Amino acid sequence: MRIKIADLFRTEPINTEVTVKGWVRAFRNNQFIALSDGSCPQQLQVVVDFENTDPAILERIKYGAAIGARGMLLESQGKGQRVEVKASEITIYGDCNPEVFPLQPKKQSLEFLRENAHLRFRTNTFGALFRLRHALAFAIHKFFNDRGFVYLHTPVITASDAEGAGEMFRVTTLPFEGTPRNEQGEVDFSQDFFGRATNLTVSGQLEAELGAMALGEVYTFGPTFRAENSNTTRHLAEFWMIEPEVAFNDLHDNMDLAEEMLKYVISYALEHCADDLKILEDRLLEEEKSKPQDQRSEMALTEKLRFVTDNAFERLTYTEAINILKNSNPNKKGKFQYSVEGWGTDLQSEHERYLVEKHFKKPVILTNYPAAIKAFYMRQDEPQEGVPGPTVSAMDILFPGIGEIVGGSQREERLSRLEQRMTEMHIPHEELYWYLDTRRFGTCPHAGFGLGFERLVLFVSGMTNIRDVIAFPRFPGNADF
RNA sequence: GCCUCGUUAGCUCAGUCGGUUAGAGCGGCGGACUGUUAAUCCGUAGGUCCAAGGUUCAAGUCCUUGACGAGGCGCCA
Repeated sequence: MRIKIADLFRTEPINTEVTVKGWVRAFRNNQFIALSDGSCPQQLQVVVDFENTDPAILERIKYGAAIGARGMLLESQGKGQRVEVKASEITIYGDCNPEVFPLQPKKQSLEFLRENAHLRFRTNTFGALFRLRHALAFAIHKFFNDRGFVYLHTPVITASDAEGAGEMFRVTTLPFEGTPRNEQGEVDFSQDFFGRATNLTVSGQLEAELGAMALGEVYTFGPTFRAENSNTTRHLAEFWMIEPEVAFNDLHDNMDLAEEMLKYVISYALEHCADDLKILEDRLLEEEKSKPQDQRSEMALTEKLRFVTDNAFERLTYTEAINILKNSNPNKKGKFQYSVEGWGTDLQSEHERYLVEKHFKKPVILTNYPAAIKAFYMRQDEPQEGVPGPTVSAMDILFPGIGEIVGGSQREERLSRLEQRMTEMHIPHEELYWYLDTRRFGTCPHAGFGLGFERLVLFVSGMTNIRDVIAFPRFPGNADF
């Protein structure tokens, strides 16, 4: 019966016989195996009596090989570890030929590991990262479960293409050769699997709203697909999104919920993943050594995370943000690539970064954006003095280094206002009859948001490319593994 | 999609003004050592210089086109 290395370190008393199984991370001095089984970032030192071990076995203890070891757990004679296993028996499960195994017992670049994503789990960095990713996912479920939310599974395949959240991937079983056509020469989707054109979901929000209108508090946590030709360190074609939706919440409740959730899951990671975070913090420190002084982060990773959990997010309206940006030094000196034109246009990412990283130096929640640059379902605000045009009860949470991590709003619950907005934005009413029904039958104020899970992992892990925080990233031109 | 930079040994990279024999560290392999911690020491092998075309007496080096990668921008979570 094998014991996991994490449990062994935690519970197993000295001078007991144990069996451990894992992968060789180093074999030093023909004598010391550093063994990892993925249960924790620490490796177990297995000591081999090389003078009394079959040379044919010794020969096969190579970096990457899968082995088992049985022996006494003893206090370590060496310095680097508290305990070690003195092996009386070594079993080789899987050989690993170092001449062809792509990984090497040395620092490897993230780019190289990305091209070998099937093997990168075996590195310290990605081991830590995927344990952290798991803990964050678990913490999200725990947060919502503890507050009485219902986890709602919204469909991955959807017929609605009216959400306007981005380009969609078509789902079809129609043949490419001899595709059925109607009299107008268009593809005849009535002959397709679902009898109509379908796509992969870009958001579960509209369906989540239906659930919230009866269950009160729901959230989704599932894969989301965007066929945008986005080539950045913050975008994926397939990513995981969390979308809570709460009946009777207004914009402020919504902000409170989002801020509380972010702080909760980050605290959870700090508490439960200290060792893994240490590995990621050290990695980041090492990476930043090669950068010029002024591009290095001011805080170490865990310090930065604590700063986020310990301080209130800055909340301000879009209109206030525009005023700050207009009067900012970089804008006056023409340092922005896009100067701040005035009220009504969307903020460029350099503007968001200035607010978050230079001006406030903490997470920022921007609210009440111009209606013209936001989605149709956001609640229309009453006109306000000093605000030049119509706004909606939207909120975006901006994080340093990541940009937008949350986008949400109070929803437009008034049928006539919603219909009027849909007409203005040329969104067909018939197709979304089921959505409009929520406003016809027992409508109520409600609010929700979308959290990009990989962006959260990116922030908490200190990684810099979103393709490194999901096991098998999908992006334009790449669907490997 | 646009902009910038890059592609040289298994990995990370150097390669001067275009000049004859393309280098280093790590990794691999062989050996030594045997309480190591990225072990150490000695030795050794390893190259379609991304591809195609062009300029030139001569191209890793210059030019053109393409592929791929990284970063930035746009779209957004």
